[in-house]
Amino acid sequence: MKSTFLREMQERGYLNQCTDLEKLDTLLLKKSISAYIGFDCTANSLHVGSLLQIMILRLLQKHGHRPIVLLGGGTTLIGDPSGKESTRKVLKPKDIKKNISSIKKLFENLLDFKIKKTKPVFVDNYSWLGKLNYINFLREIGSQFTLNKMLTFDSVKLRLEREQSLSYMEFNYMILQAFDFYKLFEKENCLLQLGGSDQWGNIVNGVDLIRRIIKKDAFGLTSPLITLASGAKMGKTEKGAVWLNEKLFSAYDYWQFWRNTDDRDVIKFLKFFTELEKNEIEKLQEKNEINELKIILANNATKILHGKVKAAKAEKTASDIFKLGKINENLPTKGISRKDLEEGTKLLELLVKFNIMDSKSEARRAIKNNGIKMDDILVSDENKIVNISDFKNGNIKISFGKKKHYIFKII
RNA sequence: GGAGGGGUACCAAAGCGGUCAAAUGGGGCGGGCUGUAAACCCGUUGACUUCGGUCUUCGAAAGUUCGAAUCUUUCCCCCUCCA
Repeated sequence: MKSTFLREMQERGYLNQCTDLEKLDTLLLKKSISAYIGFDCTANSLHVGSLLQIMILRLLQKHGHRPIVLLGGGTTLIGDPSGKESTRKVLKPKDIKKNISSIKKLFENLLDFKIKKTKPVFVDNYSWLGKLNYINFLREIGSQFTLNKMLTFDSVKLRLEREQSLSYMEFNYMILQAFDFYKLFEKENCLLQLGGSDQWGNIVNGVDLIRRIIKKDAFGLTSPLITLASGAKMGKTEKGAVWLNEKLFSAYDYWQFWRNTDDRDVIKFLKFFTELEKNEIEKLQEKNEINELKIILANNATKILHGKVKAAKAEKTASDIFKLGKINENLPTKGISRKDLEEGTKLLELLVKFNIMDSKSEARRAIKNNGIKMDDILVSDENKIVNISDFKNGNIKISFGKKKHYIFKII
């Protein structure tokens, strides 16, 4: 492979399947292109599951190409059936709008807006899908698709085989995505669509559509599905989904997420989720200090999303807690009123009130299983009452397990 | 359209009148070991509780019974085979 972009894609393991690798390679060697990735707007933030796609967009910029971020305001109204066992809930247009603007904000720190040539473009496919005329669309676009072929796509086939209902609405999803590519090809001269391997079918449809109607070459490229050594799905932690939005998932938790990577996944993740060069990673690998590697991974990954300052702060917080056992103000802080403390409040109630536990029973169980500590002292009395005398210097650290720590402050 | 099988907790799956808040496995959570890893071991896994219990839960509703996840009726949904 001659083009720097594809070469690095390969080195990092981002490459899964391409509609025509050789031709694309030649093209990329000759000129700078625009490429797009579509993001679903079902939530108000993306999560680590989309991170690989974002890394690819960054890589695209690095090698002088222009990323187009498609926020699927139109397609999210329909719902992609790929990889879904059942119909997902349909969102209200108003919510999708909100999601789009909040996801857009995420990208502001993730992509480079300074260089004119590679300045990212944001598009919302609602702007064209929302205006479609049904009859015209069927005649121009619908005529290009045969049912015979559509029925062979995995996303459709699986649902039919399992006799799980697939609505006509969802069935149209792939046509809409193909149409998106066609539109972007026309409007933005977008020659390449990127995506996860589950998007292969949808992407190929777009490439075909462009060839049929415009008689020109467009390309599709997918990245592999990320598999964890443990076999679990990536992105689940004790705190739930790993969101990229800091309000939903703090920089410290994000850092911890990477720090807790399975040994067997560390090298892969360094390639996937940091921008360290290949030889740097190899050098690090030789040193064979797995825990150091995890810290490097955490620092670099956090830096990309939350910036240098927050990454360093997260590292410091972690080392304070785990190495020194010290309180650090970067831990989640809960404010408790002086009045409540003067009266004395049950620990059980505090744990539930501040969302550390879901129910009192769960909190009771945690205490019974030696899971709750106050300032590192094990709580053994499940009816413990917390009052002012427990607070030293106006605060107290309450820990659940070894990794979840909260600072309670008197307010 | 015909015949049969089934819906049980986060998932899979047992239970088929009381001893069932429901076996077992997976997952989750906590503890131990360790390296904030993996593996392994232990505990725990509906809610509330003054720790005596109380309340809600086995597809939905109605019923039989002192007593129902278990029996009856109706309804809804899924699966397999035949046409």
